[in-house]
Amino acid sequence: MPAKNTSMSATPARAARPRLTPDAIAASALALADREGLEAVTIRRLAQDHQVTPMALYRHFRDKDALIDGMAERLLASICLPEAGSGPWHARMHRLLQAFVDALRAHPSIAGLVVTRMLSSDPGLVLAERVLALLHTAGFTPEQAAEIGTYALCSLAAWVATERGPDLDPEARDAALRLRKATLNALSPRQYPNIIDAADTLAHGADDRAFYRLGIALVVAGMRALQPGD
Amino acid sequence: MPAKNTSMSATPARAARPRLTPDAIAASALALADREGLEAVTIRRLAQDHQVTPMALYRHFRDKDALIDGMAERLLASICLPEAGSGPWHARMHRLLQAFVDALRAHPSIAGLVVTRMLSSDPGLVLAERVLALLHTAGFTPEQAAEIGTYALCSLAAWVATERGPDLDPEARDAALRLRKATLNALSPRQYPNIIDAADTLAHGADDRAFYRLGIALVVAGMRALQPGD
DNA sequence: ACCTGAACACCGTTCAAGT
DNA sequence: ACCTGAACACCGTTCAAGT
Repeated sequence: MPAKNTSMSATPARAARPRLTPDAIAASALALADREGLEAVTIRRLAQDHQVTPMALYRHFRDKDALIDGMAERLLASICLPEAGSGPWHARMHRLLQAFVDALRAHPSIAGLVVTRMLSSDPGLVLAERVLALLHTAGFTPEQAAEIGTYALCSLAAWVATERGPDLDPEARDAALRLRKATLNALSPRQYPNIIDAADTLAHGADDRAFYRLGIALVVAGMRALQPGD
Repeated sequence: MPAKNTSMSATPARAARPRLTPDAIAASALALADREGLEAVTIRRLAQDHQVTPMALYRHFRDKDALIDGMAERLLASICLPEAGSGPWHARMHRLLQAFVDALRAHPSIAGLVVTRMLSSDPGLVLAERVLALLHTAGFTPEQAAEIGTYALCSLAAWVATERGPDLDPEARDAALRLRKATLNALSPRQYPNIIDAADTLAHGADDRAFYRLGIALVVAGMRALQPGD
């Protein structure tokens, strides 16, 4: 039996099973969540995508929780941290938070994962350290910086998680958006005048980055307002 | 066969199966989540608690998602909204957000549910309307009010969700807290000086309400800072 | 109207082997 | 070291009945 491999050359099958590594698994899990939502991320499904038995994944992750942690870590690692730069602390803070939000927005269906995992991975710690350092130079105590900094990061992550997930085709996306608008507009104008006035915005149609400017601006403005007198 | 009921009187069994209603199911689901965490909330488990077959619950909820929505709605309904009251808008906003946080803090393991469900139930809409109304009197446009208001609510909910869930006995709770502190303190002081300085606060030991004052204060201060010149 | 019972197609995970 | 195969104890949900 001379042919011991179905691939054309003697090199081990490449495209078919390009290595099984924690990073590759987490990456495909992330891509799967982007395509079909977090609930589609399944040990068995992932194994199938890698043409491997479900149990094979357990060599690389203790359990599914560890896999989820890995996804969050990968997401945090994708943040393109800006150079320290110059300028006032709040300008640097704004750029830092902007980078954070930009990275999360690329994967809205798993953005919520980082809310409770900010301090349990290296890239998360690096980001938190930078935020705390800026708050330190602003004059906050370590305790204040800890609360304000983690609040800022958690809140922005939650804000991004608010975005609609995959929804496959853009047609269904539009339909859902219209439905949400119509539902809000159908409310009693007597009881909910302000909601109706803002229905279009509340329905979350715009997902351009201008939309997120206000969230970041709010947080940074709050920090400046609470800044101890220097 | 004269005895057609195992209960003593002719009245239908009371304590044994005190009626099966959507509200009762959602309430027990919420209690279960408080005791054992959200992942313990299961159609089958809930049915068992109500001494009923799993399928019986489907008469009252279309599917599990609807049940989860019901839990979120119940949580929002438990908010004890303050009287409109007097004083500047930001003071009233502070009281409103405080009431919101107080209600969520009673059920930290499901607080995260409201992040994406703020506008899909009546009590959520009532709260949002009040927030928008205050922002309207502050001079914000409906669009600004919508973004700022939903951001404030989502971010505070996410912040509460950061708290540890059930953990059963307080001993395990303490152990987990100590472990988190130790882990942070074991980081490189060269790389993470600010994290180490704030390790105790970051580990989330205090869950008194003073802890949440800062989050609310930050949001309200941010709103005031962004308030259009009046 | 409200609940049951059996069944289906999935889960995460264990254990004992294989190479 | 890395993967397989069969099995276990769970899931949510369907369908067809029961009363």
